[in-house]
Amino acid sequence: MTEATRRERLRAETEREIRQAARALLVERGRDAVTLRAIARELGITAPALYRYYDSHDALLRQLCDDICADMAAALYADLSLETGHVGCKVRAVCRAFRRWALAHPQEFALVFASPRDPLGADQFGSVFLQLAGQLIASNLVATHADDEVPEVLHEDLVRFQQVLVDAVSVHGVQIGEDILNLGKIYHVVQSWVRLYGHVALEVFGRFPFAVSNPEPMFDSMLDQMLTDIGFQEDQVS
Amino acid sequence: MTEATRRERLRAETEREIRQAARALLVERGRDAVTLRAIARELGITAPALYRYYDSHDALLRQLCDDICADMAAALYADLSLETGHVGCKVRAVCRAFRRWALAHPQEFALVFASPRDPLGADQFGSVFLQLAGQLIASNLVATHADDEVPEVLHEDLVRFQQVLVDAVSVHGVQIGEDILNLGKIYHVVQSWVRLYGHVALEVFGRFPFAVSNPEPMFDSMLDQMLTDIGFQEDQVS
DNA sequence: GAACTCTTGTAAACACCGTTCACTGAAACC
DNA sequence: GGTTTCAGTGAACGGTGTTTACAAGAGTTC
Repeated sequence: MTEATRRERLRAETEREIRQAARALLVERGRDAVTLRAIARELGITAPALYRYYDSHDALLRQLCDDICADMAAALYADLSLETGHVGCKVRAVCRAFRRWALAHPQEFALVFASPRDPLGADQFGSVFLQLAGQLIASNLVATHADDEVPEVLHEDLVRFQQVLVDAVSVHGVQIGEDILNLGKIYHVVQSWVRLYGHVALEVFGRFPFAVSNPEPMFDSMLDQMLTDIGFQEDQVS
Repeated sequence: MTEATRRERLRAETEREIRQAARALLVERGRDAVTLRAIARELGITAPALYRYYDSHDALLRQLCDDICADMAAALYADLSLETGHVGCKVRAVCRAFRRWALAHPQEFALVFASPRDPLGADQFGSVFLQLAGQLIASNLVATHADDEVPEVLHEDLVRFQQVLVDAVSVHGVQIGEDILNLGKIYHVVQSWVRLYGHVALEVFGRFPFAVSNPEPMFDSMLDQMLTDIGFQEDQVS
């Protein structure tokens, strides 16, 4: 089956172990503990050997980010597949899953979502949200928002995002027309991402303006409001 | 006037220089460049000398955070004092100032607002928002939100925040009754903080789901929505 | 099977880091 | 004037990323 030579297999295995060790260090002792020497120590090799696999410490951290995104996407998809209701229920499920994941993996969340990074970011991870947003928009459950609700200066950017959404959805075999996917809806999806990210980041970083004893109801309440704003009725989301 | 001895004056001056050097390193070369040795090099002294001023590298970073918060609060107050309109205008001004500050100081923003920190955070900085939120709530311009709009599980936390707000405002000599400061209003203030922080952090960290060519109109648009949600009329905020 | 190359690892070294410790010299105090 | 206080030094320890020269095994070629 796999035509990998012995050398290729060993190399792949070592690389897997490197990622695994890096991840464990990040989770257990924070970003600053993800050290080439610490990783090497874990594998029973020396630090310079890692340069056969990664160009630099920074490149290894970038790889770590990608791994985290992929794992999170997998976790969200898993939670999503458990939800068999209509689209509103799925949105709710994936938003809750995102919060749950972030709280369970604060170090990973900080590394991926709160570092003044290069250009991009979303990568693997974004597809979950994009696909869901696409489904959401394609669904008839979404109320129509007028295009002139959104300032005209935003149109150009939203049209670009529109294209991103269409592409993301079409990858999964669903076709949607541009008439359904109007700018008002897209604008509300972006606003929902702002609120979702805002709440989760504030909670993970402990930056609410006061001590919240139990943030979950506050999150759920925000989710209700979000879904209502997007256009779901109350009885479709609970 | 100042009864400081020569030694005390020198010490205070050195401490000022340490903070200044640490800040410059953070701004110009990022968090990881704020090292004891780099700071000492800048001052023309040796690294161990810094231990006469701070217990550890970590303590110095904490001090740096406090300085940043204080500076940001000063910047926000400065922008706020330029705005002579009613409370709605002031809220808008300070929110815009917050975004402007964050974009101009990404490293500082990341350090203060996006690190999995100890318990608290707000400190000096929070008082700007708290005072403004207090004024906002005390103002008659704010529409009334019914208490039963917010889930009952949140009441306990919101009541605590209510007290924080009352205290923050009373420090500035303004007294407000609990009847004006009802839970519905407080809930919307918290939600506004979520959206404000969410947008700014996403912009600073480049985590919008697509490339936004000009995020400012999107921010202003969100601000409009925020102020409307809180209860301002359109003509009171523009 | 011998000679060869390619790959994966090592050891040593360099410059940097936080931190500790014994010390010096000058300022402050009595 | 003698003593104490204290900012600063230099050396050292163990840690870091990274480069370099080198060894030794795996895969390939004849």
